[in-house]
Amino acid sequence: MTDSDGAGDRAGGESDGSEDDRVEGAPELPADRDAVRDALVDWYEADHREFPWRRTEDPYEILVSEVMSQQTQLDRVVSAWEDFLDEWPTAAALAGADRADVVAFWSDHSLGYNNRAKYLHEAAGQVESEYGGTFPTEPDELSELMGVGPYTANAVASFAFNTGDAVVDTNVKRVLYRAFDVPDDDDAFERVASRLMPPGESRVWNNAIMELGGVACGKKPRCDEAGCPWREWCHAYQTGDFTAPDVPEQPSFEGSRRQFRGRIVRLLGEHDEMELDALGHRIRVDYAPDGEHGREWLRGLVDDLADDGLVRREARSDRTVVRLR
DNA sequence: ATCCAGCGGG
DNA sequence: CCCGCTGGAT
Repeated sequence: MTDSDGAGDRAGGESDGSEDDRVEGAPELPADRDAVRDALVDWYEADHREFPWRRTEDPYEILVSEVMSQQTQLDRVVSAWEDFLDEWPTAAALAGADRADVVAFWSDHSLGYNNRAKYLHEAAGQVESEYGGTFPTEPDELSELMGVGPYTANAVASFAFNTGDAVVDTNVKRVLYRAFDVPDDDDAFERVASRLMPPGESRVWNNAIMELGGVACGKKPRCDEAGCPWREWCHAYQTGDFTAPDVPEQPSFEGSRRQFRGRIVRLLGEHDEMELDALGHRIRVDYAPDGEHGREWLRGLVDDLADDGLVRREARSDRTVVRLR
């Protein structure tokens, strides 16, 4: 899909050239900012991946897609997103669901980070109780929803209402770092991203720049194959240095507490309640109540899950059982 | 072994 | 305000 040749730039209106020339703190930005903007938007509009959430402007549907996308490869998000909306089509429906069901769904679809299912459920409740069932439209208000930080707030505002500011996620950082040699500094990224975005065009712009980071300027750059529209301005393309901002080292998942938390939640999604030792035996073969990874260890995990509000411990007369909350 | 990123809370 | 936690699939 090299989309070949130049796609004659120059779209009609240059108009308001004005602007204050250089972006503060980013002497790196080309002076012809409008050309840079147009090139990216034209590139995006000529060809891009089709995701179902790019065809809706429903803030609830978009919020669900954003939360899922934060943790999971996009191809896998598609079916989970469709199933989720099938089950809970509106914020009101989700707010009325049992949280345990939402968490069980999350685990069942291997979406990871079960906390975010809880947040999403809670956010839906906020929309119902604090906003009368209608999503707020500005990033500042969206940020008040549980689990919605600056990134998600701008993404939802942009894609649902076209009212966002420039989104800055790791993809965008990588693009700016390479293309315009922006220093690896959050404030710098924010400033440049914000000045680069065409005012009032957050919907198409954020889609476009994230698409660029996804298909042309990923960890492994594919400038020519993807027909990157910024090659003529790109610092990395000209110097051949495609370094990207630091990637934090990842602790291994195998054997981690995360792995066992995940197993606990998954099991509790299948059996609605389980006794502690039974749970232990099912999540690790070498479980022995008094052993190295025994009841003490398991209690620690379960207590943390309880603190996170994902799980509840119930004392029966003779034993303790655990269930999803 | 490597990839996916942003958030709440301490 | 910075820190470290979070669940997998491939």
